[in-house]
Amino acid sequence: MDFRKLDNVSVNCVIFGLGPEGLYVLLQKRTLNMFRKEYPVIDDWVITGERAFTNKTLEESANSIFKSITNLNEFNRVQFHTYGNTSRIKTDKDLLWTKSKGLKAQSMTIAYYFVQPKKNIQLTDDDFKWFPVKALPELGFDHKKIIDDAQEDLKQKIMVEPIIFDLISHKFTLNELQIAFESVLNIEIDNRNFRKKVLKKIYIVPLNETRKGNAKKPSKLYVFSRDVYNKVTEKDLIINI
Amino acid sequence: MDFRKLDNVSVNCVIFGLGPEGLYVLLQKRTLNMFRKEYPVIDDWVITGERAFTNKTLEESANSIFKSITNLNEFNRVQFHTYGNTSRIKTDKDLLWTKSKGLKAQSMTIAYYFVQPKKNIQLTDDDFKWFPVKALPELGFDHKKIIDDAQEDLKQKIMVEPIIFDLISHKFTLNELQIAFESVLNIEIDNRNFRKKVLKKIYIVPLNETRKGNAKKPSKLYVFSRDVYNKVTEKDLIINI
DNA sequence: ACAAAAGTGTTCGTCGTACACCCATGG
DNA sequence: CCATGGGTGTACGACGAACACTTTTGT
Repeated sequence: MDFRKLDNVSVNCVIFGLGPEGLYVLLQKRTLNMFRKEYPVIDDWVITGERAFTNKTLEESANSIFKSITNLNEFNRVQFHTYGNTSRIKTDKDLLWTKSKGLKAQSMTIAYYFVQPKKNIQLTDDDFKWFPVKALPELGFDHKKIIDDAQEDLKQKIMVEPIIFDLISHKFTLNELQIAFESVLNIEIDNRNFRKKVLKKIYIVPLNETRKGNAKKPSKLYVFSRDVYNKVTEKDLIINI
Repeated sequence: MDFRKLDNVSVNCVIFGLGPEGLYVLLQKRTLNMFRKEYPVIDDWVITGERAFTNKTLEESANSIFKSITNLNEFNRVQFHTYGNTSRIKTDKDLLWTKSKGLKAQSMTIAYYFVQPKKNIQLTDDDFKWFPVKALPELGFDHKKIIDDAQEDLKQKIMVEPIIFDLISHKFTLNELQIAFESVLNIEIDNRNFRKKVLKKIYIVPLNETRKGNAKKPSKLYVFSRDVYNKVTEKDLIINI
C-alpha cells in the first residue's frame, strides 16, 4: 500500500449549518506569526481541507475532515466541483502561507459540502467559528468562490433532491421546513400555500406528536420518510415551491 | 514553469453527439497485441483522456483533448464529477494495459463532457467511433459508469441551462428542438403543446427564413439568443416540458 | 385576558394536457 | 395528385398565487 500524499491535490470541505437565523458556514482560522504574536502576518479564515492520499478515496478524505471537526457520524456529503487552475494561488499572503508550511503551491482541489442543523455541531476549538453566509470574513486562497459555488449548487439540488431534511431536525414542524427553504433560497414563501403543497407529498409523514414551544401553541411534528421517497417513481420537485 | 505531469491524476472527456437517430458517444479504440495482431489481448473502447499537467488548468486539458479529436473550436464544456476511488482499476485487462503503458495505476480522474451536433465532427481516424448511448460496447476501466453519470448530469442540466442549443445547429426548426429534448430525456413530447411553450420564450427568436427540406413543406427556422437569455432575470426552465 | 406562534379556505387566473386535421411543397 | 413532414386551436381540469382571520397555549 502506498501512503504517499498526492502532491498538488487536496480535498476541501464547505460545512453548512442551518440555524433559526439563517445559513452559516464553518470556517477555520488561519494565522501566521513571523515576528510577534500581536502582529500576525496572516490572520484570516479558510474552509477546511487536507491533501489527498493515494490510499484513500476522495470521499474518505472528505469524511474524515468532516468527522474530525464535528464528531458527527451521520451526514450528507456532496461533491460539487474540482478546481484546477494553475494560478489558484494569487496573493502574497497565500504564497507566504504555502511556503511557511513547506507545501508546494497547490494546483488542484476537489471540493465537497456537508449540511446539517447548526446546533448539531458543538465547537470545542477556538480555531473554528460559524459565519453567516451573508457576512463572510476575509478568506484565504479562492475559498470565497468555493463557498459561493457550494451555495449555488445547494440551491439547485435542494429543489430536486431531499437534502433539505439534512438541514433540519429529524422531527420537524412545517414552519421549520419552510424557514429552511427560505434560508437556503433566500426568498419568502406564503405559509398557507406552502402547507398545502407539503401535505400533498406522501413522503412527509405526520406524527401523533407535538413540540411544546416556549409559551406558545404546540406545533405538530413531521418526519421525512426516505423509504417512501425512494418508492416514488415519478420524481417531481421535493416541494413545488 | 513546471512541465511535470501529475501522477495519478487524469482528465477524461465524454463526447456526446446528437443525430436524428438519437444521442451518441464518441469512443476511442483500446487494443493491446502482445503476441500476434490477430489475437489482441485487449480490444475494447474507452473515453478519451490524458494525464493532468501542473502547468495547465484542468479546463485547458479538457479543451485540448476535445480539440485534438474534433478540430472544433467552439464548444460547451461541463465538468460533472471527479472520480477518486483507490480501486478504480479492478480488472486484469485494465492492470495489464496500465503496466504496458508504463503508467501508475491511476487513482483519480476529473471528468468532463462536451455536446454538439454529431454531424459537426468529421472522423478521420479509425480509432474513433460513434456509439448510440443505448448500445454501448465493452468499455475499459470504469468508463461505463462515467458515461452513465455524464448522461444523468446532462438530463438534469438540460432543463435548467441552455445546453440543448449546443446539441443542435445554430439555426434550427422547432421539430429539431423537440427531437433533441426527446433524445436526451428519452421521452415523447406532444408537438402542439411543445410549440406553444417554446414560442412563449423570448430567447427563442424566429427568423424570416425557411429550410427547404427534401420534398416537404419548408420549415421555419429559429435561433437561440444568448443575449436575451442572459437578460432574463427570473430564471425558469429552459422549456417547461 | 393577552401575547405569540400555529394553523386554516376560498377565489381567480394561468398553465398543462389531451386530442385530430389542414397546409405547403417536391416529385 | 399524392406522399411527406410542417404546422395549427380548443376545451377541461389542475395547480399556483393572493389574501386575513381563528385557535391554542403559557403566563
